[in-house]
Amino acid sequence: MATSTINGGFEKSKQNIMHDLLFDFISKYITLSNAEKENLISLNIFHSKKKGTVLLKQGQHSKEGYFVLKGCIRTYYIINGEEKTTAFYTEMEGVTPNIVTSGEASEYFIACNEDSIIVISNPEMESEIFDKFPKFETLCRILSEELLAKQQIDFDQFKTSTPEQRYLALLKNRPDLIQRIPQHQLASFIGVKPQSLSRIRSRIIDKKI
Amino acid sequence: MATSTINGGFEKSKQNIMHDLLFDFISKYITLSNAEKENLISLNIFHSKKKGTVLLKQGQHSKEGYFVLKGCIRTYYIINGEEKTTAFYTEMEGVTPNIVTSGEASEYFIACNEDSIIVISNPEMESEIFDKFPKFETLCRILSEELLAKQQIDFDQFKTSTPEQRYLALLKNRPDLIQRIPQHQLASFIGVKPQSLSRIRSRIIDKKI
DNA sequence: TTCATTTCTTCACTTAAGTGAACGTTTTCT
DNA sequence: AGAAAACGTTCACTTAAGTGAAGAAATGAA
Repeated sequence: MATSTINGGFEKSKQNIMHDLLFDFISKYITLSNAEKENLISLNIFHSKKKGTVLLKQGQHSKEGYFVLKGCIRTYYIINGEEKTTAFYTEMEGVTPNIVTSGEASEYFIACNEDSIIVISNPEMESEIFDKFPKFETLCRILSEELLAKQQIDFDQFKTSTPEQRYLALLKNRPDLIQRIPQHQLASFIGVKPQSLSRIRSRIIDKKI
Repeated sequence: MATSTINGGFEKSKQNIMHDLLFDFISKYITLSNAEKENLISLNIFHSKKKGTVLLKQGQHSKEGYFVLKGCIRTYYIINGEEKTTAFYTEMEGVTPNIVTSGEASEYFIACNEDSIIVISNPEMESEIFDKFPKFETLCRILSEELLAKQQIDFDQFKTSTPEQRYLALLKNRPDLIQRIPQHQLASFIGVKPQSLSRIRSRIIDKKI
């Protein structure tokens, strides 16, 4: 595979699929000309990463933003040697760590939970794009407003519910996560130990029968 | 008090103090000319509200934003007849409910926890100001970025700590809240019943001795 | 394929939070 | 000032989560 080393490890046809995925997503917010699309592609922002790859380490200052085209990434803290998972990002979701605005070192890790294809951006690219195509700034503003609203709702929902309710909500709203995420990570995400999630699951099954 | 009925219930001298509070706050981000200040004041955005006043009700569609100059407001849900407090906003903090962007009815209540002086804005005012003084849009963008970052950190901290740790963190980071907020609201805020907060407090005292 | 590691579940026991009630204190309202 | 409501703490009891350990199942690497 000659091209595999050139662009993060995936071939031309797969790249095209990824381009379309990204452009379909963007088209929900703004309209791009072919020239603009070409320009985006020319920035080489598409990266293929193996499961387990750590994108950002605690204490690191990297100012990258991550947007998942395919696969799943996860943010987690390590507190007293224990992993605490705080978020999962799957297809068409992304994170821009606070570091970018605050300049502080990252408090958490970001790693690939599956083999993933990710758009990785950095502030230089962004200002380059913003200069050439101001409509990208609009896109970013809208996305960040959406994110803030979603974040608010998630936080309130977390605060106002029990671990069992959180698991049931996940089952209802994000059944894909139940399938693709290891139980112990889901447990941490819901705010309990793996043993407790096991009990929650068996409680739920008991109630259903 | 002749003026008290004209502008939400406080007199000229107090108004001036409030204006200065707001302008001092804004000056941390952008510089305002006297003309701009006059223009802001002329919008009559300063409101004095009594403790207990409900600013936003669950199910309501009001698109107002609230910024606290003095006092304290609080957001809460009522779930199964029970209040669940999710946030407090004190001096120089504010909320813009999601409704503004989403158009959905509010899921929660906002009420004054103390006699408060609040800047209440609405989208019409904002676009008026944005048109006249574009730098206000910069102010809003910066504030919303700051808010998003703060929100993220708060959420992660909540998820990765126990009720007792949350109370200790509050004691360290927001001792003012411990003093001015009723225990049962603090309990709800850290995710436990009032009885449990009572126990947490006595546990902490026991450890200190 | 086989061996090792990780993951998930179960169990017994401990610790902390939920529940319902009682009681004294503070706040609020008239 | 006095009555009523709201508040904070304590108690006994219940329920759920944490802990440490053990074992089965699934996963991954050599």
